[in-house]
Amino acid sequence: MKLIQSGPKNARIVVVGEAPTGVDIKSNQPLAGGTGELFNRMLSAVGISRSETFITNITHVTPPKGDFRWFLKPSPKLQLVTGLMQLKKDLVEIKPNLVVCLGPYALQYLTGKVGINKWRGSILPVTLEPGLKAIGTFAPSYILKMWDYKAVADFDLKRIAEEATFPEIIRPERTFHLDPSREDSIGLLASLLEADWLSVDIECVNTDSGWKLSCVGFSDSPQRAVVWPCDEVWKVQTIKELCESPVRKVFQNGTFDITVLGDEGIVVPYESFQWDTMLGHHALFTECAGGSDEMSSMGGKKKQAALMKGLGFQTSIYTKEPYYKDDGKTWHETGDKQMFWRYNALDASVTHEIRGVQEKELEEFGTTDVLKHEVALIEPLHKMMQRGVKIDMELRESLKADFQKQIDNLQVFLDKSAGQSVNVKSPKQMLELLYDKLNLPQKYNHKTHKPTANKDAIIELGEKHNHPILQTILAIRQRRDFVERYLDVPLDADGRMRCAYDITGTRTGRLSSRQSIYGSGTNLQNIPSRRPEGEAIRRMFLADRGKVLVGRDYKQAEAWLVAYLSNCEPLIELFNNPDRDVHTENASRIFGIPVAEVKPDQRYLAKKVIHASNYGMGPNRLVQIVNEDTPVTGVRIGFKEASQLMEKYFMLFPEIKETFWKGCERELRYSRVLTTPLGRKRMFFGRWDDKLLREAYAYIPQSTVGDLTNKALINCYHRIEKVVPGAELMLQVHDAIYTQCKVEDALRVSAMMEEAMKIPLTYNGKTFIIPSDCKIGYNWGVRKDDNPLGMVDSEKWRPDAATQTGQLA
DNA sequence: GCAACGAGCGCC
DNA sequence: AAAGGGCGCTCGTTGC
Repeated sequence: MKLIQSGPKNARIVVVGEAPTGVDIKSNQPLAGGTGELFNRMLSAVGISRSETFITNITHVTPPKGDFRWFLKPSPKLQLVTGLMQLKKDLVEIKPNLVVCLGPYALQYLTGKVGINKWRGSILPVTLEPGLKAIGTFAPSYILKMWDYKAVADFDLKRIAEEATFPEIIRPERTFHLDPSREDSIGLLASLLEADWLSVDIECVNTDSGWKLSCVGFSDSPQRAVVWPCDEVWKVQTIKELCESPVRKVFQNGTFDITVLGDEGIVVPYESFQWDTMLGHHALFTECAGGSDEMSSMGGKKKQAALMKGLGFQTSIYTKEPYYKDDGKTWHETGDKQMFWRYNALDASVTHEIRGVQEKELEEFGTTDVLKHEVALIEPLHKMMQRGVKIDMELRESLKADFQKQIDNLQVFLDKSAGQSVNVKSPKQMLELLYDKLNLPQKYNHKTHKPTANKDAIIELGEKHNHPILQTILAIRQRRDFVERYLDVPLDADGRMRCAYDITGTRTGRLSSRQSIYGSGTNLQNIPSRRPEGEAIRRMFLADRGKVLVGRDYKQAEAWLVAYLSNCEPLIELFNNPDRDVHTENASRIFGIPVAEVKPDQRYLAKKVIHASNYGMGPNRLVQIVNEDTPVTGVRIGFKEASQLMEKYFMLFPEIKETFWKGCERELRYSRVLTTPLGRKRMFFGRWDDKLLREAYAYIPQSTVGDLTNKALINCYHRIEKVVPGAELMLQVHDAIYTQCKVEDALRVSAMMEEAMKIPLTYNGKTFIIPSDCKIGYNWGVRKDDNPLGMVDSEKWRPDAATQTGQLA
């Protein structure tokens, strides 16, 4: 058999891939072609040259279709066995300091570990030839397909370069005190109270009556941890004493921990909660926002991102502790409590270790203040999450009944028109109905290029074919969504709706929101409001008795940012002149008419054009966005008009492309990092393409507004909630903050919020403050004839409105 | 019967 | 040629 391998037999590093490709065979070189080039570049980036490594594969034949599984099914093939024997022989001969396993099969056959995502980066003993050590990472061919995996493989390569200098496996040494005796606990408690940093990690189980604490681990150095189970009163007391002490603490996703501890009567002082490794990780790698978190049992429905956020992933890049996260699950099967406590202790000491590494890395990357900002958010957000919002149960029920009745009627009509019963939420049935049965011209999703029956498609179809079924489909879908996603949401026992805000939930620094950790409530950042049909849903969110909701949002915040990021004098001047309306002025310029002659439709269009243009949208998308709302606005445009308007806009304000976009691109090309005016940094790992650029254009304004709102939220908390009796933060919706306060304090609180939100931003040497608008009401809906207690502009609001309607009685 | 995924859609 | 970005939730579908 011909061997496809290369490199000196005295190499320190042996690289093992899975099987040669056709290109490898042809060139008689392992890791040839594009994957090889990529790998060479990654190696040289960490100071290793390919020629000093010995490169080989598990097997030396190419499997059909390049699918390695061919060697395994139905039973291991001879080619695999001989390949492994050859590999063992090569390893004996070379005796390298380190074996690098590229891809899951290389890892599995060399170390016995299954799961490249779990075990990559771990320093492992080689089982194929005992006495050697190995590190696994993603195969370069995989990275070529999934480019964001490169960033993670680069971490592993750094470790590979380091570990290749010596042959020993050096593990972190840690001493654990698991369930110490009462006598030993006295000394341990005393010394833990002296810690410079104390890491805390809880283990708990989800029961019908909420989260139940199982044990808590503490660590005062990476080398030591103590675990007390919660099975005796004195142990819980010890845990309580440590948690409630002023010693500064570090958690891993601690908002969850302090909530569960709080439910057990253990109150962690906020001022002692000074570090969170999940937040530290997020301040270093915002990309982790899309990744999974193995701590949480809910959510995680998204596609697995390469850069994960959980402790398992953090451990793999910040420490040399090998993967251990499966221990936390297997103890359940074995009932081995020692194993469970050891797992808890390891979590605690690893958390401590990670904090130390993060401190240096944050300093180096320049985002120490970003972490401080994120830590400062914990307290106000925790308060909001505990508080929740009161729900009008009667209104909720009647809304549900109303929508259900509408759904039923519309469904009867639809079934009759279609000649069969159809489910509007079944993509399959809808494609059949629209494109097969009704034979309408097929519409395609612009992103996936697949046939679609989504809203845009149906609206487009409706423009040419006036089939009554089309509108009905949309109406049913919308109302089913209202019921399923907003009205059927389980509430907490006290009739309140709570959510869980996630500080690490986005790549931009905006918050994300989802159902609470108890499984009740839902995302409170997407409650309907834009459409008249859905606005009523907001009416069920109430201020508490005797109070009003005071909501303040930044006006055109992202557009302000774009004006300054572009250093566009005419736009800046427009925004800063209170006598001029940006959209009217822009409409006047875009349509080439005097300001006084601008009609509402034109102003509206100008507004949409600005929004679309700022972020690299195309005219087609603008058409969709405008025509989607035609039933409400009466405004409709075509492709040609949209193109002309956008062209005009860019001609009027060339700085958007020339300064803002080009500047982004330059910075990105130079360092792959963009920094916002508020100091948040995002490294862009993706492949260099248009999508990357569009993400980049959106990043700075979106991130700045998110951080600005959160800074304002922190201000509101310290200057209002902690000062004005009865005033409380209620909601955060990206560029808006809602508080509630006593009716008589409403205008005062509104003014205080305005001040709290006046946070100066500086860019290009120009300092500016984005203004905000205020609305006040007894419920979250809009004040209308049929909703007199809804929110209204603060200028129009009078405190006596409620007494007239009896809300305060 | 459950898990994972995609489509679709709500918000900013 | 055409193209915003950022989220989370529900259902239907599919695959194990």
